[in-house]
Amino acid sequence: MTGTAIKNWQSVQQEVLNRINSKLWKPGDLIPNEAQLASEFGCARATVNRALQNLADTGLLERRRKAGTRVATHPVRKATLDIPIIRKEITGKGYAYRYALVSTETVVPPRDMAARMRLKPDEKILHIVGLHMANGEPYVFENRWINSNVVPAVRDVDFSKQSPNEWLVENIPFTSGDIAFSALCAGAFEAEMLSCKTGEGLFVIDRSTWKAEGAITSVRLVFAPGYRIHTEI
Amino acid sequence: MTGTAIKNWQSVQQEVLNRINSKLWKPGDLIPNEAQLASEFGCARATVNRALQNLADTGLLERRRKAGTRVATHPVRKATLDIPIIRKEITGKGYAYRYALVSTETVVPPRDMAARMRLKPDEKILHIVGLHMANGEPYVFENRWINSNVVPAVRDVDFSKQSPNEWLVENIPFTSGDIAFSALCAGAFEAEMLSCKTGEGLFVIDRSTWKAEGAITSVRLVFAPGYRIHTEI
DNA sequence: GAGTGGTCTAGACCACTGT
DNA sequence: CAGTGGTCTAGACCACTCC
Repeated sequence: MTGTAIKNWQSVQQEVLNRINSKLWKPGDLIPNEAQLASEFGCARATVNRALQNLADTGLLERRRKAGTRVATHPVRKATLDIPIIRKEITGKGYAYRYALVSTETVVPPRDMAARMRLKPDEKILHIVGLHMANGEPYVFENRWINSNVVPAVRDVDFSKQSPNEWLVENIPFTSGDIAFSALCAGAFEAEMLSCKTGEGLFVIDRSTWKAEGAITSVRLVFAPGYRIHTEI
Repeated sequence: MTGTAIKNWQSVQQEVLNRINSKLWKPGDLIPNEAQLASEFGCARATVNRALQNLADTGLLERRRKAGTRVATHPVRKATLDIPIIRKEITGKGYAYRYALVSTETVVPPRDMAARMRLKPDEKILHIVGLHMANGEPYVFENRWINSNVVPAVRDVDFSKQSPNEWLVENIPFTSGDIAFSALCAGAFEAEMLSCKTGEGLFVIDRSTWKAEGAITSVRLVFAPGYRIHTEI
């Protein structure tokens, strides 16, 4: 009755999904162990492992050694967002990209930012404000702090030619970090920068990235009204 | 000089990361193939494969058969968001959870919603409006449409006792869908529902889920001011 | 202690794709 | 066509954790 043979990890995954959807395996149920499923499906245990691990990654199964594999009772769905560099995002939509540097200075940041980046007292770092534009319209406003003591090379960069977003991505390869998404209501400042009305709802991304030596950069991106970030699950 | 032995896929991944960070392998570079790395590291090719595949999943490497593996020039960073059910999110923060049903009715939805859910003309579906509260304060406002023709069981549920969010998660197990994040400025309606001022920036999640037979549900969640969604990368 | 998932190995074949 | 990643296999050992 199964119709298609079960030979690869994708079909194992599909069969497991079917059993969950048909409520043969209900939320909270313990499912057979890998060895049993492997012999049932006629494949190697590693193949079953690959499939179940993938489902556990998406939050649909919960696995623990010795305890076995259960169907998640309250699935925490995991959505994966793509965060491209801004120029790519804009040109990818078919718009002309332009970056406008608003200001750049080396100063002592506000106390909350200094704390978040764990700076020494009165430590001066680079502050860069700029605007990314799509077809000449403001697209996102970038307010960035870069720890020029951790990344000295940044002092020699001409940010009127290349956005800090892009320079960092290309020159400070891999870093851990965190991202937060939130919303903001346009005040006079945001309205002027983004050429919109005050009182518009604006989408905001705050991001910080880190190296062993300390915080590299912390940035707030404020998007023009109507911006959406979208993904499939 | 490597200090630690390279025996498992995590250490292979770490070594690859080190080589990228130290610019031994620069963005755009072709790196040695799996067989070469395996013999260099003294492990099996499958182990190298696991490590490189993981890095490709996070967007740091680009892999193509025959073409080989390259360090991504413009890494599209992938952030994974956890989307818990709302009750869990609230109780997980240590707040008391309460759900208040505002209204429920079976009606013909507005045209844009009917189109998004691909309904037949004049098809009536279930519309449920409710409010999730944390410690008695409005937390998120839920405006949901459920295709009661695809999910007939929903007609017998008492949504004053259980939120549709939770009922769907537990009873309509796995579905594909899409999710979008955006921002909204509180108007009079949102301000009243969420007990906030008009003109506050509100975080919005729109989600639709699908089954083979058609759209199951489409929901807009409007969060109280100050809501952030956070993840590490 | 024992059962389960997590991982490694060595070898094999397949699928895709650049040349 | 040939080189590369993608995957499967059978077997093995290990790590964790429930009882």
